[in-house]
Amino acid sequence: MTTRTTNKDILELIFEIVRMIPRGRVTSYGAIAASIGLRSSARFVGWAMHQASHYKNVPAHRVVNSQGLLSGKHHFTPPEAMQQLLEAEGVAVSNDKVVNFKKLFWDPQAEIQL
DNA sequence: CTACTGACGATCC
DNA sequence: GGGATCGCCAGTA
Repeated sequence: MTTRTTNKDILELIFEIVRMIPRGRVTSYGAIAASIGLRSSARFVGWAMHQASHYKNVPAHRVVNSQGLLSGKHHFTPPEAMQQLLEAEGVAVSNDKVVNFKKLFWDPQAEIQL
């Protein structure tokens, strides 16, 4: 491993944050990345979410991109599951996009403050 | 070690 | 507003 295994800590931290997302709320990859100090490495969060599928109790469906688009829905099974889950929590989704995403946006930095 | 890819983001045009 | 490019970090070939 050329990684020195710091990634695992960050990965768990990301999962912890995702689990903290309240029902009926959503957040973005970049917001999570920023909250863990990576700031501009939203891709890393996307990669982490991919690993999240391998984990349990990680509501990745509450994580969308900065546009509020369900960018990861294609990775769900079935892809429509993401929208179904969001709507079931009270998050309106239209055209694969979160309605009022700006209002429903949950900022990890403001809520965590460990 | 280099190159490409990926659930992204911001910037440039 | 939309397409294209770079940057970001880690993983895989």
